[in-house]
Amino acid sequence: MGKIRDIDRSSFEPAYIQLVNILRDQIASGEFRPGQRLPSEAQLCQRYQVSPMTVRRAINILIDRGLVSTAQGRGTFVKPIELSTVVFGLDEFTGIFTKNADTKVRLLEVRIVKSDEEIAKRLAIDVSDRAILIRRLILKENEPTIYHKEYLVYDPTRPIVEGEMEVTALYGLFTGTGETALKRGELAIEVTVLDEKEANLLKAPPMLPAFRLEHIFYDFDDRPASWGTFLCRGDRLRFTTTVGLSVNTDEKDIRI
Amino acid sequence: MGKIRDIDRSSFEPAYIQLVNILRDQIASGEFRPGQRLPSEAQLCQRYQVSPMTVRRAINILIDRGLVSTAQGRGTFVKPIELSTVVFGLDEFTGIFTKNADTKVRLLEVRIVKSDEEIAKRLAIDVSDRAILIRRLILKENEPTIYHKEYLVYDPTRPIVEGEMEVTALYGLFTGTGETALKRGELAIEVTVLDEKEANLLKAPPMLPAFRLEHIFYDFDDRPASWGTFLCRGDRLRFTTTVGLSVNTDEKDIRI
DNA sequence: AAGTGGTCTAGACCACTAT
DNA sequence: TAGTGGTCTAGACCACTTT
Repeated sequence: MGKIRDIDRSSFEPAYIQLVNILRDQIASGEFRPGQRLPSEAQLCQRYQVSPMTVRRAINILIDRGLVSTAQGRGTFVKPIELSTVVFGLDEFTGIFTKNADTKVRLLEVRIVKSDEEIAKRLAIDVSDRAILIRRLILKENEPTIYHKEYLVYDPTRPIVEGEMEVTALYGLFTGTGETALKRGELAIEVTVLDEKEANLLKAPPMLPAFRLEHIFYDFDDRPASWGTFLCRGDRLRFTTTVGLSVNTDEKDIRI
Repeated sequence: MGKIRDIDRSSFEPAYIQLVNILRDQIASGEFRPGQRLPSEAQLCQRYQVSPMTVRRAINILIDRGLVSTAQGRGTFVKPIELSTVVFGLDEFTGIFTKNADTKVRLLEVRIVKSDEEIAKRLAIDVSDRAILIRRLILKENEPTIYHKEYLVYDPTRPIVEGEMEVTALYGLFTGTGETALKRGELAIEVTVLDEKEANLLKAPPMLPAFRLEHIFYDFDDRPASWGTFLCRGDRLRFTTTVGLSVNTDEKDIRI
């Protein structure tokens, strides 16, 4: 059935990548079924005329991708698909910012506020300490799609304030080109329905279901720097992913 | 500031893991800031008395984790955090099945139905071909939490039917121990609100926002075998994740 | 004892970038 | 030209599992 492939030493593709793709194809074609053992690493060295380190590297990549698992002294085994390994990216969400240039960020409000109890708690400051409130509307093809509300710690000595004030500051976060003052973030996704005010801003019917993406970002001193939420119309967003051997990779093979 | 660590050759932890943790800590502490260059691989070999392959392996892990990026001929650089790299696991969702043993699956209905247009389309069969409808209610601590509705291709020659009919068949999918006849799956997450019937089943108020997790699973011949949706009360589910250097890993270090 | 995965070495050679 | 990352070798030694 599947024609036997060798590793092409003249290819621009590294040997370990070629080996990953060969093994992946053998799993995808059903030649190696879930639960079955792969040839031992020594056998793969022999068969494909590569060194143990090269085989090992290929196997490690297959482990990373959840296709196989190894057991010392026993062998390498094909894994059945498993829902608990599934991950969803924010591609569909961040794509709104980056894909087309047809995305506009409209600054609705920038204001200094006295923090209430919740703001103080999230930003680890004292109640009635000052914070900066920023409200933005993100438009996709001139249609309001995401409403963003964010509180920033007000501290002139901390550089993040300057950067975040700009309307385009969001862009860096999404593309990884901008903000370097943030060390880490915590994110959560919930479902909600739009209240009247939110629906108004998003030109949507009230009670429309929506995604709520909450975020807290911390600086390198582990102090909260920003707390806020993105509110995204549920009818304009849908997160998708695959588990197991996605059919797309059959053509393109994996990238380095 | 940060005390200088060496690699402990007597440790049970491999050298490359120790090196990953050392570099990770240096990034987390701000010793290496986003945009800055790390010491060259040759320097790291010298400094930590390990071979180039070991350094390379550590760097590759840091790349995987999104902490650094490399540029041939230029060096290795600390990456700023980036929202487009964020991934959400289904841990909070699958945890309902696996965490406690206090989860029950109640089979509401198993019935053979003639497929309508939508079912036929999803399962790649002809309209009015037979399909198996399974409806389940998943209870967490005796509270109905998830409603699952699934259509299976009806084909006695295909083994999946047998396996899926069992009430506990879901368990394997979540833990990766069970079904070996499935090659891949496509998943999507949407928001919705419960209609009256769904609310009734979940003992929830109608119009409650909810997550809708749709799935199609394919067999090794790339034919759809199952199409269905999980409906999960929005007030009982919240997906969380982190970006950048999560504070938890500081204590535990990374696993192998 | 034999076979398996897991780590590690001390180099080699290549491609690319900066100077 | 010198420095950087990237791949690869041909072994070695170890820990573990199976027979």
